[in-house]
Amino acid sequence: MTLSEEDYIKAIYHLSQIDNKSVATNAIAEQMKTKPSSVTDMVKKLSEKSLVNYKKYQGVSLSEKGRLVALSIIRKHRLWEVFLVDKLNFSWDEVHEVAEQLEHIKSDALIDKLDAHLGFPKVDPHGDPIPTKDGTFKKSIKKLISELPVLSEGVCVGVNDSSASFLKFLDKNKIALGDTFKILDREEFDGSVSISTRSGTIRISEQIASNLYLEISDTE
Amino acid sequence: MTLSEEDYIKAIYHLSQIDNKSVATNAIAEQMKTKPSSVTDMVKKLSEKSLVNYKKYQGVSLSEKGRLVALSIIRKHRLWEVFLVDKLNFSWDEVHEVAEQLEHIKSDALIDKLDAHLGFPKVDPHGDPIPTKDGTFKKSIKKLISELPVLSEGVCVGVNDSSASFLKFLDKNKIALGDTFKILDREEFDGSVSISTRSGTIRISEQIASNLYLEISDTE
DNA sequence: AAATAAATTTAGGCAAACCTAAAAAATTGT
DNA sequence: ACAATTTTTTAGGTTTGCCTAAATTTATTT
Ligand SMILES: [Mn+2]
Ligand SMILES: [Mn+2]
Ligand SMILES: [Mn+2]
Ligand SMILES: [Mn+2]
Repeated sequence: MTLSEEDYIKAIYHLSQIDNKSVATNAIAEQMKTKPSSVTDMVKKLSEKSLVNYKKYQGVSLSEKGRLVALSIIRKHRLWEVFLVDKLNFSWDEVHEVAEQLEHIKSDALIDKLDAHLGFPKVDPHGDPIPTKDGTFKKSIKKLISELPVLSEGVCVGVNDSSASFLKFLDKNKIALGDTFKILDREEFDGSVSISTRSGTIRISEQIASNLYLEISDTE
Repeated sequence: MTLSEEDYIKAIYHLSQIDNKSVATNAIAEQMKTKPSSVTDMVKKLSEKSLVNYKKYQGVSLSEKGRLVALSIIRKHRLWEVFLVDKLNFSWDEVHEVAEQLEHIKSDALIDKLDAHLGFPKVDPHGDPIPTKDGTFKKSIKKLISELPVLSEGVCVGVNDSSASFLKFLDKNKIALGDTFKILDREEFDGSVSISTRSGTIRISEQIASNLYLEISDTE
């Protein structure tokens, strides 16, 4: 598989996670920063290789084979992110671009040994689960703060938007994965939310709330 | 720079180290496992970019700019080799292929942090020196065993041939970098050499002797 | 149910990196 | 010196991944 094919497979995987429908050509083009006509070319090729199911004008979805390829690339991407943060002291907002390259290195032995070296991590620096070698992985039961009712309590386990600017914002406001939050109150007017943390109570905008995942520890 | 351009630059660098003449098209083709006509294409492109000096039919040599590019790729290659052996427990005969890929990852921060993580190593697992960031590096005064006179003594610091089969041979015969050897005797007939090691005296063929470097500690 | 708009595909091209076959230049042998 | 051989370059193609412009299909309005 070429680097480009791998990135397309990964893009299709991520887009199909959003809702469970087949993925539109334009959506892939936007994600991959190419033109729709280029996407059509590539989708045809992936279809020939049985990595995707494709019917003209009907959008595209990953085949089982394609899904396993996607998970293996995501596994590599996330393991490298752990390496960059844990071993090389990168901050979590700096790792994406480099991991985007490292995920394409071809060597099964490499990724197994890297996994061992890192102590078989279960999640990456952004709280996203790392698929196992055989392509299984547990989606945690996590919810966006914006989708949780008032008085919910839970551990912050992930981000929706992992852009450097958002991650830097979190650092500046002392919000980190692993912190326990309680939703105290939600403002009708603008959807902003008041949450209590170890270090006090803060108010976050709807935009922030819709980009932070909590793993809810039963509120009872 | 593309991956392919980088590999060409590296090949030209290595070939020009052998003797100090300009490098022949056919030699590059052999090294790169392509056809001479492809080499001509690429050399023209590198020449446009002022990375090599090239005149038709006259062979090619690296410009100063090209030399620095070569050294930066070699630096990355060798640092990754150290990482693979020291941190991921690869054996020294397994690392070349993966390092061949890793050397092309683009990120200055990555290579600086990797260097620090490894403790700023001076040589790679095959005893080859690691160029510094600014492209200087010390060629050690090392000589092939086949070129040294009888009774020379020194530390084994490098290999000429780093193919997996040769490295495996060394492991099997308990020859490792850092070992101290003394050349006891050389057979006129076949060039084979008798050397004393910590673990006793062994006889090595001319072919082996011409692939092992010693750093000679003055014999006086 | 048209008409309009949006999404998607097709057609035709381009650059990178390779190829084969043929031509040209350099080297070697006599 | 000049014929034969070797090396190198040129000419013309291929594949991959991208592009623009035009055609086609599907979706949305009116
Ligand atoms: Mn990628
Ligand atoms: Mn991540
Ligand atoms: Mn390489
Ligand atoms: Mn090496």
